[in-house]
Amino acid sequence: MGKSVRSFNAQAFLDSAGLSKKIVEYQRDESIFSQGDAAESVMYIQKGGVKLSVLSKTGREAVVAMLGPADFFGEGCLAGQALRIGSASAITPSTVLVIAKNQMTKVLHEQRALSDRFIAHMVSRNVRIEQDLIDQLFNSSEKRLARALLLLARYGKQDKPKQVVPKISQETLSEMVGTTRSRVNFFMNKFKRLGFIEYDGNLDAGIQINSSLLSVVLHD
Amino acid sequence: MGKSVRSFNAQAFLDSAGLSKKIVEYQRDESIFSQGDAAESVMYIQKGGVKLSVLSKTGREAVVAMLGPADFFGEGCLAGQALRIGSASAITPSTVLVIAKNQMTKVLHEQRALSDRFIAHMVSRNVRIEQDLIDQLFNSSEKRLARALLLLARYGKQDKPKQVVPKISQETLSEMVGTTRSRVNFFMNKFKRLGFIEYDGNLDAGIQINSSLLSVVLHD
DNA sequence: CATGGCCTGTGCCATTGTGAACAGATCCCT
DNA sequence: AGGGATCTGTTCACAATGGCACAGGCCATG
Repeated sequence: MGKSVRSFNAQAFLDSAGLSKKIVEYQRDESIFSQGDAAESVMYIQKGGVKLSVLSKTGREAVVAMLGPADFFGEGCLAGQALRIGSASAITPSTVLVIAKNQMTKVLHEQRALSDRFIAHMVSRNVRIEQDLIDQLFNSSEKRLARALLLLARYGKQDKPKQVVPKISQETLSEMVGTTRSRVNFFMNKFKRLGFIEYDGNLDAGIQINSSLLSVVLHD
Repeated sequence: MGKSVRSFNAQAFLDSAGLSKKIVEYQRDESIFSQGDAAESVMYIQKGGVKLSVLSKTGREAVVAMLGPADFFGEGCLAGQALRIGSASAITPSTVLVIAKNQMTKVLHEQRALSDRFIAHMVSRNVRIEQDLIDQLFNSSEKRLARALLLLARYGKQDKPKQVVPKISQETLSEMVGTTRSRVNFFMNKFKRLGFIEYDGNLDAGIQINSSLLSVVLHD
């Protein structure tokens, strides 16, 4: 999270290491890889946003993470995963650095800075996923939705009295929170009625999150 | 997961690096660190088993992970966590290697093997926690309990037709699964009635898990 | 302009889960 | 032996959630 991390440039390290690097551009909603694909590379987000999701046997979808610039994903292949256990798709136009699995392990040895960056990423993602798990274990879907909205708002911009979540369907929200759309709808209207959030029917303009929404999460 | 990982000896690397290492022995149920403590070191399990849990505001407990030999924990401090966000306690007599935070980062640079091992650990734990999260998002508490039992059985011994879960209270199971004890009890008896598991009132002798329990998890 | 696709708003009911209480069994300690 | 602590077995009323169906608005497309 320090400045050294922020100024890291994975591209430069791959260049200097003389590796076959590959940069791919994705459009909004374009698939990056799908559940079941062969897992042969680690990806690094240079620009944009990426959604990681998983499909259940019954066709339900769950969103496991929303990632942004300087995040890695697809690292499961380093732990012996032959196939991708989930899907990744761009949520905004994105440019992604693709690093072949065997080259990644080599670079992790040769480039201390990339190694550091990668470890930092893994540790903090671990923390984040653990928090998501705890959230599921402890909280009701109402609080989980409130938390998801607050996190999404921070994801957009910082330090504004009233933050805005770009544009996201209730369907996607339900997949992130782990509940149904009708339930999300119910709570969204409740939050709106209580003044915690503001938006109009069409969510294209985004959702305005008021800091008072925090009370939902904090309340016992 | 390969042999190189199995044969890794963190102790040796810390010795050769000339670091102030510390080995601590814990008894069964003894606390290793508590939620809110200052987070200044990473731990490495040499022998035994460790439970990671979190307390909610309301006093409820959730078990986030059960770890064994060659697992790291407490690594959150590497991502800037000043305080422990959960508690760790020994579930069997354990010996734990304590590595100060700043020394850990140094060793990660100097000792390639430890760096490899640590990265492998982080990646596979990430995968595991992600699966726990997905489990929560998709499955009912009945399936989650079945899955938890199957994982615990593998944790004990491998490749036996009938595996045994050491000894664990229904209370702890409910904390792992994220539900209430009465619910766990209900399903345990159901599983017993259907021949998926076997045990007698006193769980001291452990729970025998039959492979047929898998059908619970697999069934739509 | 008509149609279909996609999204939100809403109501309803069966299912699942919670929380709390109480009984019985076992074990430990005095 | 008695008391207390701990754990499982069981029940019950009530709250939370899931699943589903349908209406209405908006929009792109032909």
